[in-house]
Amino acid sequence: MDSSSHTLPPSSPCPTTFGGSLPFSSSPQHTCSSGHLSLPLSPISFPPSPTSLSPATAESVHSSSPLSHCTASQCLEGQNIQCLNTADISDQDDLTCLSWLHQRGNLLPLQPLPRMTPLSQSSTPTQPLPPASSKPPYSFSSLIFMAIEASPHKRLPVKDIYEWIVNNFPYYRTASGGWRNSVRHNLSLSKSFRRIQRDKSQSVGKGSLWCVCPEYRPALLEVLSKTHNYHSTNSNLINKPAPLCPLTPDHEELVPMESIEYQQDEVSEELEKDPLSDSGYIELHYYQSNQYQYLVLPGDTELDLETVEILQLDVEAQEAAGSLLDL
DNA sequence: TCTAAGATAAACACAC
DNA sequence: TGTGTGTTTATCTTAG
Repeated sequence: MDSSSHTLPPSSPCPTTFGGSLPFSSSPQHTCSSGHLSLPLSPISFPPSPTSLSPATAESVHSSSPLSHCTASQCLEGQNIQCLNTADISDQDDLTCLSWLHQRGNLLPLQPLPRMTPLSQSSTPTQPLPPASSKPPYSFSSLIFMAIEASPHKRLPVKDIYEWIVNNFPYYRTASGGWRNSVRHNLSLSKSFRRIQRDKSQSVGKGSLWCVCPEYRPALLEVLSKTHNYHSTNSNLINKPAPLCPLTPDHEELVPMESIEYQQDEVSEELEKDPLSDSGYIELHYYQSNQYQYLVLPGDTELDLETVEILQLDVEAQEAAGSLLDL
C-alpha cells in the first residue's frame, strides 16, 4: 500500500496524537487529551514505506493474532512489549516465554529507526533502503513456529500459516509459490510440528491443523533467538539501512495530524480494555508526521527524553530500554 | 574437507 | 476434475 495514503490504523491507541493539538517541534513534550504522552522524537527525513500493508491486510493481522495488540504499532522497531503467551508472563526468564522477543524486537521484520538527526542535517540524503522484499533471515521452521505461536489457539491450518507469513513478511507476497511447498515440506519433515486432525463437526476447508510440539519449542525458540540476535547485532543498524525492512512499519500508516478525527469514547474504551495495562509492560507507538516521529506512551508512563532518545537509536539501545522498562 | 541443516524442486497420493 | 494438502525423495547451498 502506498504510504502516502493517510488513514488511521485500526488500532491506533491515541488518535489525538494526530488531532492537531501537537506542535511539531516547539515543545519537547506534549500530553494529548486522552492522557497519552506524545513526544516529538526527531526531525527525520523518511523515505516512504514501500511495503505498508493495506488496511485490510493490517486489520487481518490485527484481528487474527495475539500479536494483534501490537500489529499496528509493534513495528516500531521492536518496542512491542507484550508477552506473546500471557500464561508465560510470570515466567519472564524462561526461555519458553517469547516476551524477550518483544523486548528486543518483535517477531516481525526488524525495523530500526534512524538516529536522531538535527533539522539542519535533515536534508542529508538518506541511504536508499534495500527492497522491502528482502528475504527474511528466518528459516521456514522459524516462520512456521512464529505463525503458530501467534495464533489464538496455537494451532493453524497450512493455509493460515501461509497467510501469516505473507502478512508479516512482504517478501513472500511476491515470491514464487515454491515457498509454500517448502512450508509444507517443513511441516511434514520437521519433528517440531505436529499434525492435528480437525474437529470434523467444525471442519471447514481442507487439511489438518498444525501445532508446535512442546518438547521442541525451546529448540525453536533458541533458533529464533539466535537468528534474531545475529541480525540485530550484525546489521550495523546505526549506520546502515535496515537489512530487512523499511523505516516505516509494515502495519503502520503515515498519518498527517490534520487529517484525523478523534473519537474520545472509542479511545477511552480501548484504553480500558488494554490487556497491557497491568501486565508490567507498556506499549509504545511510533508515529510519523512530516519530518517528525512521535513516540506515544500511555499517560501514566514516565520516560524522560533521554530514555526516549535511547529508544529510538538502535537495537542495542532497545535492549537497554527494554531492561529499563522491565523494572 | 566433511557434515548437518536448510532451501528448493518435483513427484505422487489423497481429500474436498 | 481441479485444487489444496501431505508425504517423500533428490539435489543444491551454506554454515559450522
